[in-house]
Amino acid sequence: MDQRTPLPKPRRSDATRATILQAARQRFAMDGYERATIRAIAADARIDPAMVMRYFESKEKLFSLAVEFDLRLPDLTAVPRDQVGAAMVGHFLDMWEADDTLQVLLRTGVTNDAAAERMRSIFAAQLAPMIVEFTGEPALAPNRAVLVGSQVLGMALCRYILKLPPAVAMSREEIVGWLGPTLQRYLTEKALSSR
Amino acid sequence: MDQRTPLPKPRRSDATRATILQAARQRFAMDGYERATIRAIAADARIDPAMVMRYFESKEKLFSLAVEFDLRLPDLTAVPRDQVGAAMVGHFLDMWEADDTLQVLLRTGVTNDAAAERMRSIFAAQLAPMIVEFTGEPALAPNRAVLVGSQVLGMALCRYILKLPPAVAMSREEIVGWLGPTLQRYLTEKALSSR
DNA sequence: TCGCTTTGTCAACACTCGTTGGCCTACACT
DNA sequence: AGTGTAGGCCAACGAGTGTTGACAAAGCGA
Repeated sequence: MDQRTPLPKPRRSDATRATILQAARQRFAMDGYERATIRAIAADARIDPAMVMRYFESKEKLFSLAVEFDLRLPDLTAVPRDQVGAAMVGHFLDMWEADDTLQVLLRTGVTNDAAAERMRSIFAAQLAPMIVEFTGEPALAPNRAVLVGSQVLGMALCRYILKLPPAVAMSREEIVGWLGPTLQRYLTEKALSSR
Repeated sequence: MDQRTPLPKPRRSDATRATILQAARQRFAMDGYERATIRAIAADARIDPAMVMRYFESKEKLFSLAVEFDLRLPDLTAVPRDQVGAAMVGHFLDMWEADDTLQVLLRTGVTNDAAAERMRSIFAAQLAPMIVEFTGEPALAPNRAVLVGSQVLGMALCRYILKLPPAVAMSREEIVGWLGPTLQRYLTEKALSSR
């Protein structure tokens, strides 16, 4: 009989694997790619640095797993058309505060090319298609996606990364109140007000 | 009489000092703080790494000099009141493309605390006061500054750092056309449209 | 000319990094 | 009992880092 073990992967403890991945995400989120050392991640996970290498072959592989992300965008066709801007702001605020994967992406994306590529693919594969579905016009969707993303990323940068005091102090309602109309315009305005 | 020479002799060291500083700015702008090594900077300046230490005592001191920056904000009271938004967008685009100091700040500010503090001080000491002068109301100025900054930084992040293809492809006129009204509202709208 | 400061080079130190291989322990199965 | 194996720890390697001190030219005032 073919006792040949077809087992694709050596069985390893899923629990510690998850622990390491979580610790890695936190470190990457706080320190960025270079300063988040394998040793620090291992210490957080209360484990030997060599274990990190056993579970994930290299720091780079570990990083690419830690940075997997799904925006879980809402279905804009289901919200009143004059509230899509506010809905988007609210959704992104939730995303930023629920998880630290977005912090990882932003902290590392500015210096690490793999993370930057990941962000590019998120824009192209998640945000833009959703806008196509909402507006029905594929041509301008990439531009609208970038506009929306720029405002959302910029505010997240100021509030969660740079921690500019006024940005931190603003309430959720204030942010939605200010940014909502902006996104509303980026999402719905027909074309450039060429003036 | 004052035989004391008031003019310091132009030493040759001033030239190399400037060369080093320029090379440092470029490296910091491209690679961020950690990956921009003293050795790489010295190689760019065609000089020995030890020289960098002699001229600037440490990497940290060199960095804090490389990151000095003046936004050179325009006098908004001199432009037509319905064009302040577009004027600001144009000015920031000029700033981003003329120099790479802003790239240094953004690339390093997300992981290096000194750079983040510098950005905070730029907001508080340059942007906010200028908005106070424009609007005449000191209370909301910090909020307006953060809103303007978030949109401008976000677009710069997408265009110059992450290099999202649609953001790179957009023309200057398109960016001004889309972001101008946004900044216009952030700068002039009386208060939150509480709805 | 001699001396002294400046400008630069070279080699090395002490340290941290990612990564590797060897060894130990626990335990399931026969 | 013995054996195999997976999970984990330890010490070390090689490379790269910021930083330092000794030493060689080069300029310049006397």
